[in-house]
Amino acid sequence: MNDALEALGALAQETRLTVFRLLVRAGPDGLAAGDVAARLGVPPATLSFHLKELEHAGLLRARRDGRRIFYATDYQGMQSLLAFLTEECCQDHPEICAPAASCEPGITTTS
Amino acid sequence: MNDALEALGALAQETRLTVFRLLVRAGPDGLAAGDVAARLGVPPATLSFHLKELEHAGLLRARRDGRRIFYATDYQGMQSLLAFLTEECCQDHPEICAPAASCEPGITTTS
DNA sequence: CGTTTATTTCCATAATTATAAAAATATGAA
DNA sequence: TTCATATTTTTATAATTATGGAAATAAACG
Repeated sequence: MNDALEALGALAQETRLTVFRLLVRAGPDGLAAGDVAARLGVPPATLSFHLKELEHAGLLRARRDGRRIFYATDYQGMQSLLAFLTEECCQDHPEICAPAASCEPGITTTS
Repeated sequence: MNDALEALGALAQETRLTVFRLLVRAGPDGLAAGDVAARLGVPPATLSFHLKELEHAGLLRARRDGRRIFYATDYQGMQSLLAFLTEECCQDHPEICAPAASCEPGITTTS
């Protein structure tokens, strides 16, 4: 519960949600903090604050490479949150929450 | 994006997350505001504030029955949020986010 | 009408969270 | 060591959000 609250709180902020989605798209290698700051036009100090928030919430992982620090999605943390939000729903009404949470082709227009 | 931010913000609060999960478990008929207040031991004024917050975020629906007002999960709103959180993930790495978000038996110990 | 019950709005206060400038830290290179 | 780059911590201020008492609204019933 507390983990979910932290994760939801971390995502419930425009800059952080944008950062998170950017890093989800960037894939497992992530992006350097400076790159993220530049892309989003957020001051370094502000971005650092938000990155820490996401990291502390278990949604991002940091890894140093030389003098840069790369942030990448913590897919396991992301999974935990999604599972928490869906588990109670499924127990009684599988048909209600299944479509939204599933990863089938056709949800995103890829095919 | 704005819808997702509102929904995440609504869920990122202990009382509201508890209320939401209670109502998810309660099913489509939901519960009267007073019942929720009594079960959680939250003052009516405080609960009303939180119920409104969840309703505005598109996560709950209100319906009057006599002098009581029943609040129930808005499964469509819930679905939208889950879809938003998972769609970008799936595009490149289906194997990464699929398991957490799916609704297979075995995630909740029901069988 | 007045009364009871259910819920909401109003309001002031308290608590939390965001922002970004400035100083500090860490790394790599000369 | 000194310099330049990358990021973080500190700090103060600003903005947002939570809380719950009291008054207001809404509905059912006599």
